[in-house]
Amino acid sequence: MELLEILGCSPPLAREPLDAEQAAAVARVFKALGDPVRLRILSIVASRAGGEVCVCDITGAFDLSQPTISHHLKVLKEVGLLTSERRASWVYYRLVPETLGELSALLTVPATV
Amino acid sequence: MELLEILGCSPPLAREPLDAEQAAAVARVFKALGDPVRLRILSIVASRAGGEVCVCDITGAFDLSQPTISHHLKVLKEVGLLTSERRASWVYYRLVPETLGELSALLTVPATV
DNA sequence: CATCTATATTGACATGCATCTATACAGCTT
DNA sequence: AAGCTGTATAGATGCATGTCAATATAGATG
Repeated sequence: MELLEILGCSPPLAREPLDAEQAAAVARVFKALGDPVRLRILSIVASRAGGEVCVCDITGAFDLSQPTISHHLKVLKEVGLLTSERRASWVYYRLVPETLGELSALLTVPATV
Repeated sequence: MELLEILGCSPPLAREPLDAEQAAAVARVFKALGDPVRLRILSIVASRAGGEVCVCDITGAFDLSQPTISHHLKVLKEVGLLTSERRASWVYYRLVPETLGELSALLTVPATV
């Protein structure tokens, strides 16, 4: 079962308890978000007007080695938060808004009426 | 600055890049969510009708030692996702819906019109 | 083809973390 | 007060992970 499917099938946390499989799948994504560098990378990509960001733009924003940034991009890609596309010498990363949306829905808490 | 304040002040990821301080604060919370056991604990508490759950109810739901559960509860409490209250011999945990709500808002992605 | 740039992979290292056992603490009950 | 139950803390251990330097790969260009 694909990760996005599991995310999509997982009820909001406040609706019913997650089973072990759902929890494992969701935790993978949150773990990816649980690093300040990855969060900043994600926000850089997510907020970029054109929708895509060249790796070189990201590397320049941090005081970290290029392999480290590359590693974080890989993690974000593996959990389905980003996709990448190579064009000529450059690789461009894009947000996968569906994944972020599923997570947001998962955390949605019912209005306390 | 309190964590919930930082969460509240942090723009949605898709609006503008997080600065280092915001990212660090937000990452702490996501890191807490990045463990399957903690996610399940959180969903058990969040979905409980009365709003509060006794530790003994949680411990029984896992095949883990009592100290391990206690550790996870502490982590969830430290990042502001849960609060606890002792009454007689038992300790009851409650969700802090504001924290979950802030996270949800943070991940909200604008509708792709 | 040789070389240069952009990005990814590998391997090493230090730190972090999930888990356990053993123990401490808090509050009840007798 | 003594003992019992529920929960937390301390300390130990093995594994995961963030980082780097070194190297590999992909594509462009001279």
